[in-house]
Parts: sequence; C-alpha cells; structure tokens
Amino acid sequence: MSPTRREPPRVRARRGEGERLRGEILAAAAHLLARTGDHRAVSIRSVAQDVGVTPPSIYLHFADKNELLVAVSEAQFAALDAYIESFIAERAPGCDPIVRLRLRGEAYVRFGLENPEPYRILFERKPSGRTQGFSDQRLREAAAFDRLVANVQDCVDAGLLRQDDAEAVAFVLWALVHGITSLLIDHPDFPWPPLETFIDRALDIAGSGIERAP
Amino acid sequence: MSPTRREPPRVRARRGEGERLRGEILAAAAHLLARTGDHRAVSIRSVAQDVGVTPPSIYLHFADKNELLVAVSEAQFAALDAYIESFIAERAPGCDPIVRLRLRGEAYVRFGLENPEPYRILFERKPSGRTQGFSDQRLREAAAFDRLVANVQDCVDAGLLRQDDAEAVAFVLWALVHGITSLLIDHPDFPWPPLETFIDRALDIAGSGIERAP
DNA sequence: TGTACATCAGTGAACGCGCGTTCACTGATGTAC
DNA sequence: TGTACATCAGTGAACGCGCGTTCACTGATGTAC
Repeated sequence: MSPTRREPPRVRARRGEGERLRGEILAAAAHLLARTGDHRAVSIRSVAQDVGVTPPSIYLHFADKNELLVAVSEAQFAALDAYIESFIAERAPGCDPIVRLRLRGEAYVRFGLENPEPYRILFERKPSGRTQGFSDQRLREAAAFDRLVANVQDCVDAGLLRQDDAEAVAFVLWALVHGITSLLIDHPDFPWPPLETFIDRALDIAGSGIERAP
Repeated sequence: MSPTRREPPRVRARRGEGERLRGEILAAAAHLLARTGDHRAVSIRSVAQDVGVTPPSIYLHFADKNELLVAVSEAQFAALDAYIESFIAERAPGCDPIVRLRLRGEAYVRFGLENPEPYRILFERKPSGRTQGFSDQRLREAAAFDRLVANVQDCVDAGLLRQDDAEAVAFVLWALVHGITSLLIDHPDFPWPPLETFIDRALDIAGSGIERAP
C-alpha cells in the first residue's frame, strides 16, 4: 500500500559518488516503462519517486525531461542490439548468412513483443519539437541497421541472394519486420495469425522475393 | 493574433439543429490533428475553442473524451478507405487484380504520408485502458483489410498468384506497407531511399515472393 | 392574437489533478591548516 | 589532533500551466391553450 517501493527511501551517495544516482534514474525509468506499458508514465516525478528521491534531484543529472528520455532511448537501442546478436549467436553459432538473416528478423520482432513500450519509444516516438537528440547516423547505428545491411551483403557475396543493392533490400526487410512488430504491439486484440506463422510466412515471402533464382 | 479563428464566435443552432454542432466538433478535431500534427493537441478545450464554443458543450454530444476520439477515428478510417478506392479507380479503371493490388499498396502508403497524424491515430494509438471502442471486427472493416483480402483472392483465382491462403498473404502485405508508412512518418529525417524507389522495391520483392512461378 | 410555459442549445465558473521546472536551503562529508 | 571551511548530494516548497469534467444557470425558440 505504500506508494514508494524502497524503505528506507535511499541512502545518500557519498562524496564523489553522485553519478550513482544517474544510473538509478535510468534504471527506474526503464522499469517504469516496462511495468506500466505507457511512456506517459515516465514523468520526472514518477521516476524520482521510484528512485526514492525528490524531483529536483533529477536535474542534477539531466538538463530536462527530453535529455532523460534520450538517455533512456540510448539504453533501449543498446538492449535491442544486444538482444538480436545474442539471439543469433545462441541459435546459429555457424555462419550461414541466410540463416542468420532469418533469425535476425525473428529476434527483432520478438524483442518488440517482449518490450512493447520500449519498442514504441524507439520507433514510434514523435520527433517532438526537433530537440530529438538523435542524429540520423546515431539512429542508424543504434537500430542495428548497419548490421542488417552487412548481413544482407554477406548473403549477396555468398551468391545466395540476387545481385542487388544490399541497403535497398535491407530497408524493405526492416520495414517488413517493423510492420509486423508494430501492428502486433498496437493492436494486440486483432485476430492475427499465430506469431510463428506470421513471421514464417513473412520471411518466406520476403525470402523467395530476394533469393537468387536456382 | 486572435486566438480564435471565427468572428463572431458562432451562431447558435436553432431548435432541432443541435446535431449540427456534433459535425462541427468532428471537423474541428480532424483539422486540429492535421494542422498541429500532434494528437495531444486534440483536447476538449482546444476543440471547443476552434469550434467557437465552450468546453462543456462538447459533452452535449460526446460522453467523454474517449468517445470523441473514437468518432474521429471512425471518420479517419472512412477517409483512408475512400482514398484507396479512388486512387485505384483513377489509375486502373480496368480490373487486372495484380495492378490493383500494387496500387492498393501505394495508395495506403501515400495516405499515411499525406495524413501522418491521422494515420498515427488509426494505427499507432495505444489501446488505452481497454475502453477502445473499436471491436476487432470493426477495425477489420474500417482498415479496409477485407478489401485487401478480396483483392489477393482475386489474384489467386485468376491464377496470378501462388495457390495460397489469401488472408495470410494479406497480413504480410499489410505489415509491409504499414512498416514503410510508419517508419517514414516517425523518422522523417532518416536517410531513406526516395519514396518511389522504396515502395517499388518493396512491392517488387513482395511480388516475386508471392507470384506464381511461370 | 396573446401569453404562459416547456424545451433546447448552450454558458460561466469552478473542482482537483499531475505536470515540468525553479529557487533558496540544508546538512553530511571531506580537506586545509 | 582539532577545527574552520568549502563542497557536494540532495531537499522542500512553490510557480504557473493545461487538462477532463461537473454543476447550476440562462436565454432564445417554439408550442399549447
């Protein structure tokens, strides 16, 4: 029943350890996001309360709310990237690039479904007020897009895909998996086909659309 | 400089014409959405102000804010449907179902790009609080999804596509065009390929993925 | 034709809420002499 | 070893804002007699 979750509220950081709070703030924001499934729940006040600190303390580490959200996004991008890479590494220690490409797509969708609100923050957030904080290049790296392009290029190099512009193909593949993820997240009650089927069918279609004719 | 746009504010409706206000409210909400590009701008107060009426008047026609938003969505779904059908009708008065399918995809993306905030409201809105107001079936109809399925089925029947479950294919196609639309809308500054190229490439890939082998 | 009255389309003021942010402050921790 | 002092990690109270919603009301319009 108590509104806070930590008792006693918090031990104050010792001299020189002020940075510790920054980490706690980011963790609390991510936790709020996952717990509530609503990015509007991430307010300066709610984050402060979860950390066990007063709202003005946030401003010791972030200039304003936008800067906090940008930092949260950075962390989520890193999480997405790590998720995908380890998903692939666990299932395909070998290096068949086609298998990897397929797993990459599946991992992407799964990350989104397991972390809907973080996913929304990453890819459906309004480019609010141009204070975005993410440069185009940063988004590219963060979204693991460059890795996708490299994966497609590997397939082309191995003679497995039609000779084609790897980047252009990567855009289409990204759009496809993003589309699936986004629809499933935002309309969970719509009568979708089973997840496995949906992903498989999508990757089959995309696959035979880009595969090298035998 | 005046905060309102209509002087004198409004002529009061005559007896029996109270429903007129309802239409004006919906129009103002849609206009606000298009003008500001931000669904948060659609508040009871701002809509009332744009209509030239006081906030409580809204409640004469809508039980609460959610009901207003649902009505706005209904109108936008209808607009999407009309846009697609007339886009196709203008360019392909004939009935080659493959051509129609392709135009359908293009029209979908174009509607989204021309109406980003309405599009967001339709497909990226949070299923907030389960008070959604849209049944699954309603979304299906509204999203013109059934028309897409029928179009795919036409292709199959004409022997132009691989014998396949039309609905499953339609899901994938929808995901693809939604993915493109959504990414372009939400990350307008990302270095995307030119729109034509993006759409063409996507539809080419999807096309050769589902086409009947010659 | 005249008047009392019901109805209808709104109004005006207020409520309580959570928000981002600012400002002057406090009190423990470490350091210089 | 003892003490004055600077620094640092926070606090507490308040600001002004826009929001959804409620409530008692007003005044023009039409109707019954």
